[in-house]
Amino acid sequence: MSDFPHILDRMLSKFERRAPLVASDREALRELPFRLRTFEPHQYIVREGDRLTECCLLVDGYAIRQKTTAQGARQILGLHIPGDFVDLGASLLRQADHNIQALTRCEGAVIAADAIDAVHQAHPRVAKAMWVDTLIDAAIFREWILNIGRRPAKARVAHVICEFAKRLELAGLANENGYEFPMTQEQLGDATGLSPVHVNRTLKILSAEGLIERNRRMIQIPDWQQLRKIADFSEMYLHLDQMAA
Amino acid sequence: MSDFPHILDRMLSKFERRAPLVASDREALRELPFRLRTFEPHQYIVREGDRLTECCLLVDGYAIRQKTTAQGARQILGLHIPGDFVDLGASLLRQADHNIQALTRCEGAVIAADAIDAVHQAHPRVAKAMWVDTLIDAAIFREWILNIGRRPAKARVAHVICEFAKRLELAGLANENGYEFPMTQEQLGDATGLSPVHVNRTLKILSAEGLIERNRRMIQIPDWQQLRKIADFSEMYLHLDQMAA
DNA sequence: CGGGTCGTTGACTCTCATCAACCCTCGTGG
DNA sequence: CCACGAGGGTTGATGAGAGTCAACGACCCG
Repeated sequence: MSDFPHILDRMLSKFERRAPLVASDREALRELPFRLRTFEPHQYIVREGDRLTECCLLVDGYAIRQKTTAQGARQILGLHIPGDFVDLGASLLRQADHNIQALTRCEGAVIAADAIDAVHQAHPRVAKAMWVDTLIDAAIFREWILNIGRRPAKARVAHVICEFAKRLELAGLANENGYEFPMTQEQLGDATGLSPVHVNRTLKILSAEGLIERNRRMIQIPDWQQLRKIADFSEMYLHLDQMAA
Repeated sequence: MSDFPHILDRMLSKFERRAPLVASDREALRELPFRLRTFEPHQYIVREGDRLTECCLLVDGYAIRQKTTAQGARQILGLHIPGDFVDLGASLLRQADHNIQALTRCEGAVIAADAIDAVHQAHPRVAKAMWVDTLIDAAIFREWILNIGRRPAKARVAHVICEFAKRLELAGLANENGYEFPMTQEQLGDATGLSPVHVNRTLKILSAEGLIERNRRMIQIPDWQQLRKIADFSEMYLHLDQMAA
């Protein structure tokens, strides 16, 4: 029943957008036992092959999912922002099939998988909201496959900028001056399947065409409609208005 | 309690591999009301933007998930074989964010989303098995991102051949003479992010090196270990031994 | 002041796309 | 029984987009 802002509130408000919850659901989520843990940039939150018994909820900072080929080429599979559960399915899969890594210094609330399981049992609406959450994650993966497989470099880069902007905005983390884009060009390359130098050239083109404005790690989007068009970005895959029937 | 082979049995045996079920769970799944529907090659099973009220379980034949850019380039996002639920999350997402299309002529059992929802309520173990199923789907999407983003053409093509072989074998659909590979070279290109002619040349190389043997739409793998190595294929992401705790 | 990380730029290379032609196979219909 | 057309596979020639290599510059932090 506590009214003061709670460290898990961002997660709560995200789930509220996924499925209708009632007071007792909210309460159960707020009462989940957790311990806070800080991760330094590049630190692994989960490593491929790990046995998973805990989930990590990103409270602050940014993280990526990542996987490498035997030859050592790295591919970033997705981005996570505060409020995201970074391995919700953890409890159900025997071992992690990819790495999760801190992008910036970040703060995570570590929750025992069993505790989450218990909430599932007692609160079917919460289970549904989490289920929807992972369905949306999967939809994002699909869009990334399309992005990397079939779009030219300019659109690819623009697309991840658009997605990131939209998700931040939705989470209330973007301001009108643009937003912090925490990736290096090398990482952006790993996210788009491009080389770092080609990312550099592509960003320059986007800047030159007035589609983005860069200033260190800040990024601004002067003309959203235009960028969106170049990126072939349609937010439908984010299922923003999602609310289970 | 029926003992005769049931049309939904393939799905059942797949779920058994996902989470432990008890007799009443199995019964509930077998008693799901469905109607059979035949889809011709290229026919859409689900179209991007569709409102979803039913799920389709593939009983026979092959299907793909697919999405296109505004410029019309197509990307195949995943393959489905008999026993796969093709849109299990349907009931929970407002609208489809991609297309599902019959690859060969195929037979689907169409089940009302509400009926599945009801089974969820009454059979938490089934809900868990389905949840695991979609988590594994997501793991496959992630591997595809890596495949398309970071592997050279030869490995890319080899990788989808490996995945397909492994999944067919697991479902008991491959025989020692190899298996039916139902995609045209153009479709294989759409699955790997390559052009059809480059797929053709790549397949020729794989053949020349003795890694695969082709004969019309049949394919054989004389040396699995070797192909697996070229493909950088590690079946971990398929979570074959998966069995929820 | 020095070292490290990241960004920038140019020169060169290579993988893969594109375009175009031709082939084969199979099903259809006259 | 043959003509035809369509879909798919094969091949060569050419070119574009992106990768690689290498050097240098900018900035941050200790």
